[in-house]
Amino acid sequence: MLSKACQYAIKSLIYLAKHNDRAYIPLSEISKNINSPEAFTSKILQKLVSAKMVISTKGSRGGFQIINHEKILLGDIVEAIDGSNLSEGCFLGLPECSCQNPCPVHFKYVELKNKLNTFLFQISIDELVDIGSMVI
Amino acid sequence: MLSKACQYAIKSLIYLAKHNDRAYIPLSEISKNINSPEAFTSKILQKLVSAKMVISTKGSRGGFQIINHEKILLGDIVEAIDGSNLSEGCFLGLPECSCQNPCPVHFKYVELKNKLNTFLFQISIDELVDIGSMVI
DNA sequence: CATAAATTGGACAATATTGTCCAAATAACC
DNA sequence: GGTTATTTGGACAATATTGTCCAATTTATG
Ligand code: FES
Ligand code: FES
Repeated sequence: MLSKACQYAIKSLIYLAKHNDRAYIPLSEISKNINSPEAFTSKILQKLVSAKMVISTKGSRGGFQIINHEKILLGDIVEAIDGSNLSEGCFLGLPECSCQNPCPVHFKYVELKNKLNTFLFQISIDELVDIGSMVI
Repeated sequence: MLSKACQYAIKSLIYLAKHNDRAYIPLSEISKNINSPEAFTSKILQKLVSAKMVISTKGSRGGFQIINHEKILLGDIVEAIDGSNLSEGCFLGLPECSCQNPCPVHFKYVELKNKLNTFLFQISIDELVDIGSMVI
């Protein structure tokens, strides 16, 4: 359902939120703890930096730090990484998804879309820090 | 959300169901009407044949014919084409999705999964033949 | 100032998905 | 029986996603 890149992004952000008391956290620690390929995770963190969800500093004692935990929603992360929204567009791939020119599944799909949107855009990272584990 | 392959598969089946009165329908007609690449659609129809959702005959006047419209559910098609279920597995990619070892989004995600499953496994192809259009 | 620890960015590699081409087999029809 | 219309299956090509490697840059610290 989600791309790997998004999965790593969300896991990274949850990890950063969990450890937000300690200053900058290096990539090596993040990827070790969320069990992700380090170099690939690096690229993803760069995107999160340009999306202003994370700040970074180079050099010794450098690393990443999450900013505005409360405001980062799952859907924002997906958009920042994949460039699209997951609930966007027609289920069957028509160029437009609208009630004026619906595809055969349209009216059933819009209901599901609503649920998906509340899932994506009502859950913030800071709600997730105290629940569950992220490693194998 | 859905792979292109699945989208073409569903569109093909809807088209076949719409024209089930006329005997075999050739690939060329299907892909013209659902606006899909012909050779790629051919591979997809082969999978639908081996999944026994469609029968085919070669040669002049040959083509494809849908069987058991009523029984073909969207989720069955996705499984036949992609080999997996779209609602399967952990949202964050953990190897198991379970309430015993939940990831941070698990309990919110299972609710969405239920909605997705009813969407996928309560809609059959023959419910869709009279609704909407499938072309650009 | 030298060294160590870190991000950044570019180039590359591997894999998966999407898509094309073509020869072979088959069936209908004249 | 030859021709035409079709599926089938294999090999291939293009693109997207995932992943790796490495040099350059930056910062802290002794
Ligand atoms: S038009 Fe296809 S889902 Fe809305
Ligand atoms: S364990 Fe992650 S969604 Fe269930």
